Amino acid sequence: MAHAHPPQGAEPRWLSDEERQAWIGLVALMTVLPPTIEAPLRQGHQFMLFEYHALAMLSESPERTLPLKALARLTNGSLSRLSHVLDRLETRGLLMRRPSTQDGRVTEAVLTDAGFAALAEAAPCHVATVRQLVIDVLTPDQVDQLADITGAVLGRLGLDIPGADTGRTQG
Amino acid sequence: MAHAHPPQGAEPRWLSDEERQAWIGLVALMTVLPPTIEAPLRQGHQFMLFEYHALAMLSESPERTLPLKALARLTNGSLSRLSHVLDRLETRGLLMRRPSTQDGRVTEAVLTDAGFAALAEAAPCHVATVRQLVIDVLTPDQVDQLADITGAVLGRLGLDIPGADTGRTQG
DNA sequence: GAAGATTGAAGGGTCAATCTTA
DNA sequence: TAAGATTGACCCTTCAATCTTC
Repeated sequence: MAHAHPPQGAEPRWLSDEERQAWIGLVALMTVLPPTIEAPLRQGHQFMLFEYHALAMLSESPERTLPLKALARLTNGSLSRLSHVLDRLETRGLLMRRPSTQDGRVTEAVLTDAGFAALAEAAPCHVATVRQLVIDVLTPDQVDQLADITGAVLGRLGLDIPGADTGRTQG
Repeated sequence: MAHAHPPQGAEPRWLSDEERQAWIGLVALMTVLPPTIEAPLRQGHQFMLFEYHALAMLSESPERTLPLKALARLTNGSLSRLSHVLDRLETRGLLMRRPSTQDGRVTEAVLTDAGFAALAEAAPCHVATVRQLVIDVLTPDQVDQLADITGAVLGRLGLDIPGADTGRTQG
């Protein structure tokens, strides 16, 4: 194929067979894995993956509390998406919203006892799924490689690499 | 945390630090990468990633034609999703639908010349994005590792590994 | 009855506009 | 004016029901 495209100078660098294989595989993974990982969580615990992660992030935070902005960063979601999701979780009694006492613009999400209990009940199911479908399918070397690879790509995207704790400022 | 969960026998095997790092990274990647890869395709060519892939699969098929069932498998989408998407693409004149002459139940999607041209125009933009955000961020070794890792996980999910051509039957 | 495909309703995410407080 | 957050409309995907052909 001969392509012509203004912003591109000349002929683009197409992917090699190896590169193509990696990219096609990654696309397939990104398409299929999320709904598959989510299925047991939905059926057994009425949680979407994003909801579960939001609750998980809260559970690991001081006072089980986080400003929405911080929670949005940790879950890689938009503030708008988070707000909609918190509506649902709040209705279910799994968390509460309250204005920050320090800054009136800030809303804090607080995990309730019921929310913590629901999360604790769902966690073993979720971890088992992650092991079955991903972690236990890989060698320990591959697990490390995957961490490096995701870290490199996320770094390119300018994201904080989650888990690589280099000392976060509070809030 | 002490968890109790009926279907689980005893204490689940939680993730080690390395495993957790890999999993968190993968989740972040699956959340952030698709919309980021898609953005230039949407803005410059009015294509969603899924639409682009559907057209790409058609363009590489004999007669630029595929039964919807086959196209659904290649794009890792449901038949329902594909049907909705093809409605849009057909409206734009990028492909046609026609009943198979061999089996009246089968509908074939055929890429039009306009569809092929639109795809050819979008391809350099898309490849450049994939390189910038993923491939060129990784070492050649990492590219191979990524192919192996995605292959392993997809295999666990029972999917044909795309690109690993082991001789497909026609259609 | 099974396979391939279509349809329409329901639910979630995105985007732009808006609101409030600093 | 900017930052944090909310809202509602629009679009896409999913799911179940349906249709046609084998």
